[in-house]
Parts: sequence; structure tokens; C-alpha cells
Amino acid sequence: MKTKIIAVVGPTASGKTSLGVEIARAVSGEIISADSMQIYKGMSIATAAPSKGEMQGVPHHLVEFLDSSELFSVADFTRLAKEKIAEINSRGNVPVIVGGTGLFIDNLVKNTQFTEAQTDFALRESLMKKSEDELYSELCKIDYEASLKIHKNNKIRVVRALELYYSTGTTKSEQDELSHITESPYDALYIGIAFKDRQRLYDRINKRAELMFENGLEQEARSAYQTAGTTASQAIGHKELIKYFNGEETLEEVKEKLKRETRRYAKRQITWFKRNQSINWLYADEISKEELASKAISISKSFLKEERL
RNA sequence: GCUUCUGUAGCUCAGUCGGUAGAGCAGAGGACUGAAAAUCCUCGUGUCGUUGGUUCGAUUCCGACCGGAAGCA
Repeated sequence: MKTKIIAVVGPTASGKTSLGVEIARAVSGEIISADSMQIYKGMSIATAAPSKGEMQGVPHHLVEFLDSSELFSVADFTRLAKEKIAEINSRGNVPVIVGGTGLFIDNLVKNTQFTEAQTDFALRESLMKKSEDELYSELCKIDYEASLKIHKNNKIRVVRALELYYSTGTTKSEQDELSHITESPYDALYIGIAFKDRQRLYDRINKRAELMFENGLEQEARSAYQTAGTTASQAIGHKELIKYFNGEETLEEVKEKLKRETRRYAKRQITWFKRNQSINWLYADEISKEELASKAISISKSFLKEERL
């Protein structure tokens, strides 16, 4: 019998947080956040992390627990999330995964097995010094299959594939195959929030960005960016403001950039989730918030009742 | 009112010594297994302001008209 979990997905600013809470309240659930940035402390304005009030008493896991100087990866996420799922289960509650980081959610649900080997940052750094052409021809020799899938210019991916081979002795292609030999212990119900008219989503993003500034984004970024590690410093909302602090751009320019980057991010999220055929999409610009929640709850309840193998 | 400059993709502009046009930005589509809010790939037809004229042919030259900007009264 597989463990049933509910996953609430969708682009940024679509209303995942509140829908997740609604569902959790209805099915006695606990929320596991699957968000690569909300994990960090001291960035709650930029990451739109749920406030105590928004949580409405529902337990939230993997939110604002890590110092922003720490690095974090998919492997870390799946390991921690699995532990949380087990804990929540032992309390007789339902794990509700809520987040916009598709990579995290899908690998958790598919139960991807990552190798034990830790990232060798010194190796990564030395590889990054080489040119794209050099790295790519290296990859072609070592792992031809992977070289077909990774574009030459995508240096980060090429380097990752190489570093994987150099530090473990097996290629990325081999490991990708090994990563799914064990069947997933999870049976996931995907609920997605979407917009028929993308402009509606963009309007929400723009509005939320303005709100972030009103709520003190500038101050938050000012104190956070100095200590942020390479993962946390990628957060949209902080990295744009650095140019303003350095006097390179005006606040207005930064605001526009922040909105644009968030829109683009949302687009990438949409692309990611679109290919997942098992998502039950609900359209936030076609029905009211209440209707959307009640639909999601009824889908969730019947999913939990179903007898599955 | 007169003079000069200007009107080309959603925006900023280039260009065609006359053979119906192209950059940047914005935008769209896609990829994604340890940096993922990251990283990478692909995509440019638009009454060339309107209307007459010259011409085999005008967005390009000429005229008028309609916008916009600056200067002079």
C-alpha cells in the first residue's frame, strides 16, 4: 500500500499557499513546503513565505529553517521531505506538498535515488574555469548519451555531468537510470492552479511586487544579501536590489526588473508543470477562490478514500 | 502663423543610392536528476502615418494632409 500524498502546484503568485492550507484543514493535513527559497530564514518578504496568520494553525514544514549562508539541493530536499512524510503519517495526518519548485516535487514523488557522494565544490570550481567547448568535448567522450541531451552552452549542466563522473566513476546517464530502479512508495494527487488568461497572473505578480516594497523588501534585502550563500543569493527580489544599493540602477528600474524576472520565472514554472499529465488543473480566473478550494477539497477527499494497490 | 526635424514590430530605433525591411528590449514556445527563484535552447509580415504624383515598380523621390518635437515670431 502506497503512501498517499497531495501536491499543490502552480506558478508563483497563483495562490498555492492559501489553497494548501484550505486542503490541509479539510483533510487533517500538514504542509511540506517545496520551495527552494522559502527554506531560508530572513527572506520572508521576497519569498512570500506564509505568515503565522496565513498558516491558520496548520503545521508547516521545511519553511524558513535554514540559514541563508547554507547551500541546499534537490537531494537535500527529497531526503528531508521523506522524513517529514513519514512523521506526518505516523501522526495519522496527510502530507500536503505545496510549492513551486517543480524539480523538488517531481523527484520526491518519483522517489529519485540520488548518489551518496557529496558535491565536490573544488572540482566544480576548477571545471568552471574551462571553456564551454572544452567541457563539452570532454562530456562527449565520457558520456555521449548525456551530451545529446545537454546543450553545449549550458555550462552548469555540462559541468555537473562531468563532476558526477569524476567524483563517482559512473556517468550521469548511468546514474539517471539507477535512480529509478526502486518503485516510488508514494501515490500522489497533483492539484494545479492555472490561469486561462496569463495576463491575470501577471497582474497579480506585479501587484504583489509593489506590496513587497511596501512591506520593507528593501530593508530585508539590505541585511540579507551580505551573508547569503550561492543558493540564497539567487532569490528574485534580493539580487535585483543589489544594483540599487551599489548605485548602478534606480529603484524604479529595479522594481520593473523584479516584476519582469518574476513573470519569466512564472513562465518557466508553467512550462515545467505543463508536461505533467497527472495534474488536475483548476483555473483561478474562471471560478471564485471559494469554488476553487471546494473543488480541490472534494478531489482530495475522494482521492484519499480510494482503495489503491 | 512661419521654419526645421520627425512619424518603420508592443517599445526604442536602424535601413532600403527606388525592387515591399532588421536589431535591441518586451513577449511567446521549449528543455530540465545535487546551483532550479538557477541554467540553457528556439522564435521577428509589420496597412514602413494618410493620400495623390513621378516611375515598369515607392516604405524609399516630390506634393498635400494628419500626428509629434524644437526654434522663430
